[in-house]
Amino acid sequence: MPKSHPPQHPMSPPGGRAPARLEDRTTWLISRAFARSSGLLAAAFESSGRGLRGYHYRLLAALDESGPASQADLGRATGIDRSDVTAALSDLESHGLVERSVDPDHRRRKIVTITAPGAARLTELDAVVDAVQDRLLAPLTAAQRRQFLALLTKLLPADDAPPS
Amino acid sequence: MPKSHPPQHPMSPPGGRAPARLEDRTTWLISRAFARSSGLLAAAFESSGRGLRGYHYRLLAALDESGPASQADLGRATGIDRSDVTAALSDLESHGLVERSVDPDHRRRKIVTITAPGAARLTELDAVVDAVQDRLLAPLTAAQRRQFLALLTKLLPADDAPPS
DNA sequence: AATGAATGTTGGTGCGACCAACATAGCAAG
DNA sequence: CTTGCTATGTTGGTCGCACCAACATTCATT
Repeated sequence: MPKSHPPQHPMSPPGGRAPARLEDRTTWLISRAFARSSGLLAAAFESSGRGLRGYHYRLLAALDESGPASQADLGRATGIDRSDVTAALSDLESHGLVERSVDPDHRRRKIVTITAPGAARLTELDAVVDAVQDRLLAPLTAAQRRQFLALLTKLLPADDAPPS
Repeated sequence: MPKSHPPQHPMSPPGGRAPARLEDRTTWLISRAFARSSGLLAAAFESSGRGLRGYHYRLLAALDESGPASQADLGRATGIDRSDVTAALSDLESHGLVERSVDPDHRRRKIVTITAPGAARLTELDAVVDAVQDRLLAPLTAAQRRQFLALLTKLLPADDAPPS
């Protein structure tokens, strides 16, 4: 396998800025890390998810964590668009993993509840996600994992995204 | 804004494993961080990218960094599938930002070279990406950014995927 | 000479994210 | 009360990214 060309930098930008180095761009690294994470997750869900995908897992996890909620609240909590929440919940409901009931106070609103089979499936998916996570974070020590997690958390300040 | 229901955990999993907490799952956080990064990038490319997208930026950056390369090598360096490399390069070539020439040693292979306009466009896109990156990393201090970068780099071990 | 591997290309699939439009329900202000 | 305004759920569509299958072409190996 020819190593093609050695790194060459014929033009150093005069603006004083460092040249475009892919490896130094955090945006790029995040994309790559997500691609890896997402790829592993997709493969795991494909083989062990029994037809469920990332959206389903997120919704089940949110329901298990915070209890019954409306679809709009679910969407805000998980970062999933309303329309996608609707579609994913229909999948889950058709498999008996969640239940939708009209909110008596707001008849337009629907309260979504996770069922016992839904919680069981969530536990299964948790194992899948944990396995993927272990593979993904394998190069890091435990302390580094904590650091990484802490930094990631700081990156996501707004759960409910105040507009201005 | 009704806080809906307080966190309730009616069933503690008997396996001894902690309950599914979204906020603690690094896979989840990476996904969210990427969603944010990707969303900002997409918006920036939409408004200031002049028709180019992430794939184009990656390819231009790889070409600028390592010099002319074959499409297969480009794909391996950027993590883009061969077929997508072909399509994206066709876009770039039609705009005169790269040039494709047949490798005289391997007539099946094509050597891709970035043009002067291509390098200029890359500089423009660099500014766009930098701006996005600054917004994304705003919550972190300089030291934290370095840490974050170092950890991310460790997460991505195989650039060229040693075959076995 | 035959086999296999690599390359570029075409075409298709799936997931995630996002947007537009709509009907319905509730709320607030006139 | 009636008129907006907002929120909610639903339908339907678009886009970008990642991935796979198949094929013809070219090279390297046996």
